[in-house]
Amino acid sequence: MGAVKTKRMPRAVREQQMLDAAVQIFGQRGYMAASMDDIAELAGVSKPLVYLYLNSKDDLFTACIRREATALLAAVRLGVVPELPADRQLWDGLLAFFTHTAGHPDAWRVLHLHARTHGERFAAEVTALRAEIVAFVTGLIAAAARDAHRDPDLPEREVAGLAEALVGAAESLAAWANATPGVTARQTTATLMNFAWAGLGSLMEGRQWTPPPPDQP
Amino acid sequence: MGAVKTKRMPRAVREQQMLDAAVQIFGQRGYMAASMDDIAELAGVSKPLVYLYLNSKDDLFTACIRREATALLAAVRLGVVPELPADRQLWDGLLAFFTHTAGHPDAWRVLHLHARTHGERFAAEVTALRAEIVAFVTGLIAAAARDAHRDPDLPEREVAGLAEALVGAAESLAAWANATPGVTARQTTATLMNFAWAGLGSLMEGRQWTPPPPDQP
Amino acid sequence: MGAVKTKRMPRAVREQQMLDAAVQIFGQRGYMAASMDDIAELAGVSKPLVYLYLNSKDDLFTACIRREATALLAAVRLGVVPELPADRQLWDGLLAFFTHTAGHPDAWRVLHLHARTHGERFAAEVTALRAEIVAFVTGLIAAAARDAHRDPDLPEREVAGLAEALVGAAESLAAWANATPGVTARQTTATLMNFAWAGLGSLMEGRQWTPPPPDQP
Amino acid sequence: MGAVKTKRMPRAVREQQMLDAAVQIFGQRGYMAASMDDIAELAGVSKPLVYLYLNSKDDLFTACIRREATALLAAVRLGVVPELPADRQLWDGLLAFFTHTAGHPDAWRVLHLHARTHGERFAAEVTALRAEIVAFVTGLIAAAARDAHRDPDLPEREVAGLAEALVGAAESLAAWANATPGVTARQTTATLMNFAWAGLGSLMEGRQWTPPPPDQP
DNA sequence: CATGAATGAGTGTTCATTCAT
DNA sequence: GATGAATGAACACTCATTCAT
Repeated sequence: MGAVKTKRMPRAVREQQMLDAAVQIFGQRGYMAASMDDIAELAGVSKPLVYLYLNSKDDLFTACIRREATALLAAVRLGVVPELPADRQLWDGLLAFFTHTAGHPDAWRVLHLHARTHGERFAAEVTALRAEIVAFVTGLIAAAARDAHRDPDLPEREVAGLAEALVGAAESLAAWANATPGVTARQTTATLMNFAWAGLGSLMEGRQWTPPPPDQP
Repeated sequence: MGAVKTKRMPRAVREQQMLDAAVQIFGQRGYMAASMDDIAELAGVSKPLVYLYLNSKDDLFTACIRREATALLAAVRLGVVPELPADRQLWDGLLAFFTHTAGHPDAWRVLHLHARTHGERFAAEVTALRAEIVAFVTGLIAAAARDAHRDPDLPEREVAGLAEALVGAAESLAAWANATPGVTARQTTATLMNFAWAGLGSLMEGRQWTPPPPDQP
Repeated sequence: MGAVKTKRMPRAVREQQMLDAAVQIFGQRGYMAASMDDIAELAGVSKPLVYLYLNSKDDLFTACIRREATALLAAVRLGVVPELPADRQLWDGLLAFFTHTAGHPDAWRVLHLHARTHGERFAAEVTALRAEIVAFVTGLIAAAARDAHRDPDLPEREVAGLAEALVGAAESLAAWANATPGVTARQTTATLMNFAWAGLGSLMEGRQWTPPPPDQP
Repeated sequence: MGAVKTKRMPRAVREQQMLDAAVQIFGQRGYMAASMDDIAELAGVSKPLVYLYLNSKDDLFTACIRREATALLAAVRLGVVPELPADRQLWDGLLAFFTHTAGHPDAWRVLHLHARTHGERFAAEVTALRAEIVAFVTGLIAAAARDAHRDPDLPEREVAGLAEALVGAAESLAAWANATPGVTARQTTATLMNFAWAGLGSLMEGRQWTPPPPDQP
């Protein structure tokens, strides 16, 4: 399945081939278990060339993360139309998200699983991506609250927690959907939308669940 | 900072020390990046002893997973009283879950992050744990639906998806809470309860979010 | 198949059990591949006891060699009656030899294969055994020559070479017979006796064979 | 004493250097006692290069056996002229054999001692070599019998036993000659030829030897 | 531009050997 | 007398990385 061995390609193209191979191997085996030999072979180039272009395993992994994070973010942004209502924006964003992760499972494994597992340097790259998505969702929740003329001072911390939970659920569902054959991105999106929106909506009509008091020893 | 070097301990005790060290190192570095040398050193024993008692890195990792999965499940079961109403059971279960993961962050990383990343053999161990939790949550959702005299035939597939989303959200929140200083287990539980319960509750009063039709090209 | 675990046996008996186990393991696996753990387990004792009685792997191996060399030599001596004619003595000696090696294949492997393969110290033990056997055979050949009133001054060096060849053939045949099912000691003895005594040349009417001159460059 | 450290040699050359070193170390120490570190050092290369070219200790040993078996067989074949009479062929073959084993004592130890001691996989390689030599000798014995117009139906089994004994004697003598200083290949050949062709019985006027009846208990 | 040749440093694993009880 | 507990030292093998060409 490796790239056809063609000679004399421009550097930019060769680099993309290497990144393609690297994402595939990293995604399937993880950072440590992936070997530069295998990546070079899959990319159809010699190992020294990989080092010439990408410097080190570390840098190669970073480049993978950056490329895939950028691509995922772009896909989500492209799917959303800011003029539409908040709920529609959320739907479109989630659909774009699940569609992209379903189309690039190795990339998603790199971002979701492996990048967070090997040192702060890599985790930080992903954290940035995640922060942007959480911010986007946070904005939508706040907007929705405003639209509903409800509780305009919903505490920030609470909103952050809700956004976090929503994004977390989305991430988990993406992995689950990739591992479960026969689940479409639309289905996954619908499940999460129902779960999230109905929940948030009822929140804004004032019904709320009251925790029991802590145990008194 | 490893265990104080005490000599001549009975096997059972030494084994627990080794597992403690292994969970810590595996949790922080991942399976591949963890070295048996480091684990042995942290446990305060020589490497051959680790092999004598735990056989191999593979078996050691499996033993970690099993011990921590069992402990987590026990903690959740201990926190729940089956006679109480479904919502209270869910609260108690989540609180026990977040309390345990907050108290054993490395163990949680092993189960949530690393065990799923290195071969089916390990993943299967965690899948069993997860399946039990999802089943528990699924039961609660169904029970709640019954209690509300609502929609007693809520489609199974839908319930499974919801449970999956809820558990996914919980897992993600556990990792997030561990990485975010100053968040208590109670707060995390409250956030997720609000998110989940209000959402599910409004579902059961029939309000539902309707997806837009697919794009027509 | 290990010895039954009986407690409190006199030292001499325990030692023999250990040597039995050691000969079996050494014979089947060779010196280096044999592990003290396996020997101790097969002997039904704890490892420290093996060290207490036999000191080291080296010494244990030496003890095996000595015991088996002594036993083999004793068997051959017991089979021979010095008053009988030389050819009958040779027959009886060979028969005793092949009978013993067939009955103790592991011991024979230790002596023939493994002892010569691991350092001069061990090889020397076997060389002593072999020297005794070669001397015995040399004596028989000389005696036979005398009995036949033939060539009484057959050069010593020549006799030594012949004895060496005969013993070498016997050693090889012992290994071959052990590895070939259905061959009895009597058959092996007969083959070698015919070969040695009659010779191939007798097939050709007793003509002696004369070597060609060396190549003249 | 190792090869002079020359850098950047073509692969084929390096491989031969490694095999040279491996034969030497394996021959002197045996398979298990030989360490890849020592072989690499003697070959004047780093250990990873040995693995890159020869894959594993197992494969390295196999490669040694194959190379040396092929070389020994080639030497014997080169020494024999099929048009000459059978006895002359045997002489030439034995001389070539002893000359080669004397010139490559480590190789002979690998083939004769170590290859037969470590697992069927290795033993099989040598068995093939041996089978070819035994077949060659068997053919010569049969041819000699035919030439002499004698006993043309000498039973096959008997011929096989004789050939086995002859080859066994040759193998043992090769080891003995290598361990005994001052013995030339010609002398060894002459001894064995006399032994085999004339036989000890010719000393005694061609009398055939008759085995005594088994003991009656 | 591209690569065959080469390695330092580390991995998991095993084994002969010894105490303390 | 006998053993469970423990280890120093080594081994086969791998990998990220770099020159010389």
